[in-house]
Formats: sequence, C-alpha cells, structure tokens
Amino acid sequence: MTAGKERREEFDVLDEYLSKNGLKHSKQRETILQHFLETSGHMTVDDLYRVIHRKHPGIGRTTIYRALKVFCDAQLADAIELRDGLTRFEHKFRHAHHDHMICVECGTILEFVSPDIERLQDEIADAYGFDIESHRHQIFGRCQKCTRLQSLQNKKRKKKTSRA
Amino acid sequence: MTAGKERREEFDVLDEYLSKNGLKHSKQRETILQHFLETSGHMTVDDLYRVIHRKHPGIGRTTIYRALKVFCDAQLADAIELRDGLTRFEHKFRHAHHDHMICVECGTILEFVSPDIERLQDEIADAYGFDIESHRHQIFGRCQKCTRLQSLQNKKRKKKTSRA
DNA sequence: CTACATGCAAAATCTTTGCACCCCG
DNA sequence: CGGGGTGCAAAGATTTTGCATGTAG
Repeated sequence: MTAGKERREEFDVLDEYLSKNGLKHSKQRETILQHFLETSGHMTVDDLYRVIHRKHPGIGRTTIYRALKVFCDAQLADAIELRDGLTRFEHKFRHAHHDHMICVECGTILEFVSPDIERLQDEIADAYGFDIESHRHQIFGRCQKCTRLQSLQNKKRKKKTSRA
Repeated sequence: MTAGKERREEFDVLDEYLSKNGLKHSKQRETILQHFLETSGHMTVDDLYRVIHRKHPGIGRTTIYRALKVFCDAQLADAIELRDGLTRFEHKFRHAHHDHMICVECGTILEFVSPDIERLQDEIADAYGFDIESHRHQIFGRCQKCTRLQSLQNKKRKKKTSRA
C-alpha cells in the first residue's frame, strides 16, 4: 500500500495548510491522510478507524475525528451526511463538485453532476436574493441492480401466488 | 387557540390512519396534533415539547417523538434534516412538495419548488436506471436580509479602516 | 379484557471535551 | 521550551427502548 508517490500533492497541500495556520505536522495526521486517500468511496469515521486502528493501534478515534476536520478545512476532504445520522467523508482534492443518489436497499452511493440543475438553482436563489454558499442534493431510491432484483422477486412471488 | 375547526380534516386523516392500522386514538395524540398544526414553520421535537409541556405537563418527550412518527406515517407531517443534527417536522397535508434554502446566518428557512429541476432530476435518475423514492435538495447561504446586513457592516469596517 | 399508549429512566449512538502527557518547530 | 497534538475516559446531545401502568375499543 505505497500510494505515497501519486498522492504526493495531497500531502503537500496538507503541510502547506498546517504551516500557514500555525498547526503542526504529525505522524498520526500523515498516517490518517494516507489511509483516507487509499480508501475509496464515502467512508464514515468508523470505517477509517477500523482500518487504521488495526495497523496502528496507537491511533484513537478522537484523533481521526480531529484529523478529518483538518482535512476538510484544508480542502482535501468533504463531509457529507445522508439519512443515517453518520457523517461520511469523501475526497475533495481532484474531485469536482457533485451530488449523490443513494440506494436505500444496498447503500450504494452514485455521484452525479448536472450543470443545468446548478444553473436553475442559481436562478432560484437569485430570485430570492439568496446568496448561495453551498448545497446538497440527494436522491434516495433503488439502484438498477436492486430494482431488477426486486422485480425478479415479485415475479417469483406471483408464481407462488402468495408468500408470508 | 381553537384552530380545531379549519383543521378538522387533519384530525380525520389521523383517526382514519389510526383505525385502519389497529392503532388507538388518544387524548395525547390529539393534543400533539393540535399544537403541531398550530405551529408554523419547521419545528424540532424540542420546540414542540416546550410549547406542549407548558400547557400539558403530563405529556413527555417520548410521546411527542412517537406521535410525530405516526403523523409522518399518516402523511400529515414530513421530517427534514438540515445540518445541525436535529430532525425538524413540517406540515405535509395541504402542503405540496418543495425543497429548502437555509440561511446560515439567521436560520431562516425558505421553501422553493422547481419543476424544471425535478424533471432534470428524473432524467438523470433514468439514465442511471435509478428508481427515485424521494429526494432532498438543500441550499445553504445567506438570505437577502443577512446579505444586506453583511454588506452594511463591511462598509462600516472600511470607514474605520480596520477592526479587531 | 386485550392490546396498544404513555412516561419515566436507562440505554444507545455518534461526536466533542477535559486533562495529563507527548512532541514538533 | 512553548504551544499545538494525542489518547483515554467522561461528558454531551439527540433519539430509542424497557418496563410498569393506564386506557381505548
């Protein structure tokens, strides 16, 4: 897992942010950033904690919470909240803005972007004299796989005429 | 506060939902529904609890949590979650679907609807074979009032040349 | 009379804080 | 060295659950 090379830039961004803000570089922050970068998708603090704590039992949850907050401030990470009460983090550096579709069945998170929606959104805000800072647009439903699975099960149910 | 008459229909909806589902009518549910209907905007459980508990000290938080869940199931209420970790409830009956703009300064919540955005959203979901069940689209920023206030303060700051 | 409803307190969850100790700059 | 960083345990905050008791149907 030496993803260090191709991610050099992210480490530089962190170091720059730290020194510019009178914060300090630490072995823990580096380790956490490394694992954050190596983990794909939309991880919770606990996802990250489990992976990191196995290899580095010295690093506690609190430090991960604090590191992720720093990463967000440094524009390396973005926090998103779905409907399960957990905060998830995703890569922000080299990852343009997007919104999410979340499968309520399997939890898969799809990303989408729509310049048209963003434009309409700006127009609406304008009409209200509202100054946009950020937004989130989340669509909940069933992904293609789960929709197919469901219709398959419906067919089976019909054949058996009834079920439970 | 006898808002009972013009809200009769909502009470009927509740009663119908209760009897259809083998649930029971109770004085508490009626009281909570009454106050829910009389409260405008986007209330938290605690907002409602404080109002109700003052007049009806016998009604506890738990009952309000449970009643609001029932109201949501009965399509009388809708739960929304912004970014402060609190669940808010709004009227759903006679209140068409809409999304929210939230002022990060004063907390004001504006509602908006955009058929165009909804249509684009459907098209995107379609393209992914995603079957939409619900969505939420929240825009965070500053409302007109707060934006004006801010630019006013900026002018003052400029005149004084510096500040803190 | 039975099953659902209620209310209190305790539990469960996720996240933040207090504090003693450690380490970077 | 000094001020931030870390880690543990404890505190916070919101929501849920267990359980004994009340009450609608």
